[in-house]
Amino acid sequence: MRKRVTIYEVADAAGVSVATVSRALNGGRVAPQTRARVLRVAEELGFSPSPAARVLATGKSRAIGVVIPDATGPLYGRMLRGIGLELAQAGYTYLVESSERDPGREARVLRDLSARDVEALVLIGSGLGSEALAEMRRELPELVLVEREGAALEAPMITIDNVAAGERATRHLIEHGHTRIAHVAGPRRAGRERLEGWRRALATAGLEPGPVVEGGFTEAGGYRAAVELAAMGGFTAVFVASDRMALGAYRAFREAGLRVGEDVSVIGFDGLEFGAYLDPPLATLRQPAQQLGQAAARAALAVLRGEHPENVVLSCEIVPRASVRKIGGGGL
Amino acid sequence: MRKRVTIYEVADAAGVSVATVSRALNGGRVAPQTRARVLRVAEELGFSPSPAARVLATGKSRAIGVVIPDATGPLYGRMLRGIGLELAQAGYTYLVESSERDPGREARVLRDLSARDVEALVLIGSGLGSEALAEMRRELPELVLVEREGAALEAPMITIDNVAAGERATRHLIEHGHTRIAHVAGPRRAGRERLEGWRRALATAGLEPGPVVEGGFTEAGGYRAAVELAAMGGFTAVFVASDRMALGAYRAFREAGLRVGEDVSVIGFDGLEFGAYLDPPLATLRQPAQQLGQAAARAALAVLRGEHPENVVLSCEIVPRASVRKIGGGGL
DNA sequence: CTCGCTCGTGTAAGCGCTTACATAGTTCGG
DNA sequence: CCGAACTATGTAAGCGCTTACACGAGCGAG
Repeated sequence: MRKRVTIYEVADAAGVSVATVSRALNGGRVAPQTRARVLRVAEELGFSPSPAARVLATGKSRAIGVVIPDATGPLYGRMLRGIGLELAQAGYTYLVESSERDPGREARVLRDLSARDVEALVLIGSGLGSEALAEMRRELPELVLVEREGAALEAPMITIDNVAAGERATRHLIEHGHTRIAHVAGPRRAGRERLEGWRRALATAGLEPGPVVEGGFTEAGGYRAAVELAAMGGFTAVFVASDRMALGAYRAFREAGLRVGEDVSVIGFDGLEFGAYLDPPLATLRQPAQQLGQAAARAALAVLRGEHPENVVLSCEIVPRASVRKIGGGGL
Repeated sequence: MRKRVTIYEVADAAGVSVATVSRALNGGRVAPQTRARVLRVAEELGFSPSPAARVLATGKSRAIGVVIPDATGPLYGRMLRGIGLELAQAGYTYLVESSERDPGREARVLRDLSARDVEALVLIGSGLGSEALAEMRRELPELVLVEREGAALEAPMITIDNVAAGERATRHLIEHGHTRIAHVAGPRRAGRERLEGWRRALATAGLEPGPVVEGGFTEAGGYRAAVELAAMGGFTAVFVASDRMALGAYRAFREAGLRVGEDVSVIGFDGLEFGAYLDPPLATLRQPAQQLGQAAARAALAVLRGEHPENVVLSCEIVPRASVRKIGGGGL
């Protein structure tokens, strides 16, 4: 913190009182010429108001806290971008913390953030139990839930339609003639819902559900799951609940002597950039991450205005690619 | 912001003055029993000090600002983790902003962050010109530079030894019998230094430099660069300055009918997780991202203590994988 | 014993803003 | 031409902390 130029110096230089400077700066009632003069002087002096003083005086920090599960995920980066964009328009900023997918740490991070003067908290893909959250609820500021459950928390929820997207992904495989379709599932809400979508698509098409293995949303988990699947056989296509797991599955299938896109069709989920460069390019469902972030920010701002914004459900766009091929018969 | 419990209420409840409460909380001179009582009462009341008031009173925010080039990069996520870890130990926190690799936006972000009461600013991989930065220097708080140039800025610099790492990568290829080695280069300081390392390794081995094409550190850029290289021919191995570009190169080579690890050896840079799952697994140099972050945070704290920390140069670890193969002769 | 310390605590003055309230100057209907 | 109703601005009281300074009590040295 360099030497601060305070509102007093601006007031002196402009020949008015600090109250007038404050009003000129914040859109209060001031004579147009006075405002112009104050603004010019402030500019000349390089005045920039002390956020701390402002927070103290107004009781509002114009900042919200965001908790993400993992600082290294590109999806979260995009959500943050969306949040930042939306918030900036309202003159708000945000503080991020990562829970590292550790519920204990998440609770700490929540407390920490709310002790830091944030007006609202956006929880993204949080893994904290709803009971635990409910319990902390009253010591926390306003909440907005992104991609996490919490119907009982009476906080706006922003989600993507995982069920529909899972169904869409599976239908894509079905449309390509596959009838024996496996699933590499993910954990938590998102994983369960995508699984449900897979189930529904199969049911709708009158197909028997194929094998399901859990992969924890990581490359390593996807690899292990696909190794297992490959050993079991009985499918010609697989819906993998995340692109990262799909990457692991690619390797597992390769090692099992199965050519993705030939012997086995694969569709992932998320729409991460690397998918387009794989061999074969990975079909996937693109998550509207940035829009999710924007919607979350909008909801947070609405809550702060005292409104009760509706829940938002966004849908994913399918990205067809060569990893899914029309089946000619055959299979495993 | 829920109803605040202030220091006054704690003072009342504990039967002491606010000064005593403040001292008890911050390690001032207080009788041990008084301190114990104050702490207990504060705990009972759920007191948590207002950071705004504290900042206003002390003039120090215990927060530093961090500017990253891109919110979606896993490497930056790791650096932030390192920064957070180190800072937490000193009771500091940090605010992040992403410049989106836009110098204009970077300048805005810097101003914005410094207007937000940060005591220091850590610039990671910043693309802002040194002159521009020097010009803003005086309106900014203390600076720490990570992976960016700025020798003239008299700010501690934390970098990885790109030259050595580039040399190591190239030597790895040479050790596998390659003599005609191309390079897909990256932009900015990091790109130039890795290129320099490549050059040196070749010079040391008495080899002619192969073709060099710039790829902008993205998958798409790496793809384009490799398409170009494949058309030119004249090499059996290529050092690609980033894993993401290497991914693009994989596809380009594939499309050109070249098998990576057979017809052409590839070594990347960064050590991103996905590399292990590619076909063939991508040899690379692992960046000590988290350590970089920790070192940066340590440097920032040191500067705030009025010290003049030395520059830190970290080195990368080589990760040998199947994308680099012993050459049997042949080549293109 | 008394003087001068040290210790523990309290008093009060800010830190840089915002804003309710007061005041002086204008404007205008009747 | 007077008072009501504005308008533009100033005065001052906080917001919740920290901290310099003051003060009384207890204590060892002379």
